Amino acid sequence: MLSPYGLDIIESCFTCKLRADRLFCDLPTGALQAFESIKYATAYPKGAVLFVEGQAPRGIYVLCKGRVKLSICSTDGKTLILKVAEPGEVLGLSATVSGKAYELTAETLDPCQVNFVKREDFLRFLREHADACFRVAEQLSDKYNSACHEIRSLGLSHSAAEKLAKLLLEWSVKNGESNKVEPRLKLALTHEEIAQMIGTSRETVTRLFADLKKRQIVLAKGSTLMIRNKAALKSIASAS
Amino acid sequence: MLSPYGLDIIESCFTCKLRADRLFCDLPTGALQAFESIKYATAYPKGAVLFVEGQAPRGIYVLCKGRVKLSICSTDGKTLILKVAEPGEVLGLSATVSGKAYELTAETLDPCQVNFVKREDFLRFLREHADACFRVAEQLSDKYNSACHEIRSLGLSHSAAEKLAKLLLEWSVKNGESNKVEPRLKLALTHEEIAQMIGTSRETVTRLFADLKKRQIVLAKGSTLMIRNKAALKSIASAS
DNA sequence: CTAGGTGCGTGATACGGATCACAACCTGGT
DNA sequence: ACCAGGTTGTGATCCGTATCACGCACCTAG
Repeated sequence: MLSPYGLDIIESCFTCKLRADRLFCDLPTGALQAFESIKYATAYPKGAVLFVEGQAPRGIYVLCKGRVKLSICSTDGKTLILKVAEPGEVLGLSATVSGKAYELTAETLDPCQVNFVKREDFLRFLREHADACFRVAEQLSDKYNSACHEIRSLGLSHSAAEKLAKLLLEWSVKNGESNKVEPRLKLALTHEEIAQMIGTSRETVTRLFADLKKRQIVLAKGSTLMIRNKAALKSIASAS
Repeated sequence: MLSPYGLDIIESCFTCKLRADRLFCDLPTGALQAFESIKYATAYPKGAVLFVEGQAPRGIYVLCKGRVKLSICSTDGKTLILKVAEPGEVLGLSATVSGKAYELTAETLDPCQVNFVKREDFLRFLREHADACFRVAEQLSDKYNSACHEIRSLGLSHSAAEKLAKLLLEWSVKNGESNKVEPRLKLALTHEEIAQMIGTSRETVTRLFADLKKRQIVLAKGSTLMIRNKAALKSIASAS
């Protein structure tokens, strides 16, 4: 089989092993069959741009493999990373449903496999498959939820330290290490990108990490970070 | 007819004159009939709290009359106002769909009429009425969209002045005065509340207004504000 | 007509973090 | 082995704005 960018393409959703844990993908057979017939399985290299904020919506991108960076950016080039999407997420969904422009920019961080569906096809699909439509509502609720989290973090934090601590704790949860005494996590992003996630400058992130290390709260080994004092980190995260 | 809090209750959605311009309310007859049978028409005084962030979702609140303040607040009491909902909006929708806690707090700013629907009833209704389900997806897309705007404003602005200018311009658009040379708008909120909308302090808002007045960019007459120099305001709003 | 509440105006001060400017890295390519 | 380009570490400086602390105008209730 052709395998561009070193990816094993998942040709059919029916044989996809990951389908069961994915909110949108786990559709009843009828709907899935219809979905199969309108989707285009595509692959992108690292650094590819799926869509840019402001563009008219072409359709949805269901992420099957790889990570995608979702960001918004201001006229003067400042960037804010909203989140890094994981497989199973549907990108460009709200724009496709509402018909308004994409509200953010999606850029691959790894080689990615993506199922693309054209807007008209997708809307028709939704009208014909009520169960899929409900899944879409669930997905959108999820997105709204995480947007609210982002707003809370951006708007209600007093310091950059607080936001960084929150981010590290979130990551440790996502890694399934949160219940361990000393959770570890891989730092897959640069300081610059972390800065863009919490809306601060690169230098500040570097300084904050230096401070956390000095205070023995975290410990870095290459690109893995060990949280040595979870309690202290939590107290920074919810500082008054 | 009983009319609590000085409201004229709209008893039936069928006779509601405003239905046509409302994204969610304008349902086909069948769905609307079903909706009528599960909704409770209720009224609230000014200052009432419909739901609080963190609560398990009881159901949705369709706002028929009055304004509702949507906010999130931190443990130490700091508040961020996300938006002021207008009639036609469905509140608590994403939490009700996803089953997660309400992500924000809804408090009436005026006496309000609200149609409440219990979660189980609403979910059943969605399953049985695909067209309504699609409307829900549209509503959620809208909410997501405005959340993204909020994130952009909070995360990518460099100064409080920029955020205030953006807010004033938005308000002038919503008032339908945006194309006039000197748009007017009613300041229905206190400086404190405006501060909470743009994530700054009350004093800063006061100072910013003073500055705008001194520079002849706006002019206040009681609680109405005239924008005398729209261009200048726009340049502040998109300052580098 | 007062008293107390609520929103507004304004000064002085302090601090966090942006920004600029380099130096010290590390990593992959030739 | 070496150089280039991206990443990280650190100091000095400066600006925006939070915060505290007032006084003042207005409104409503007693």
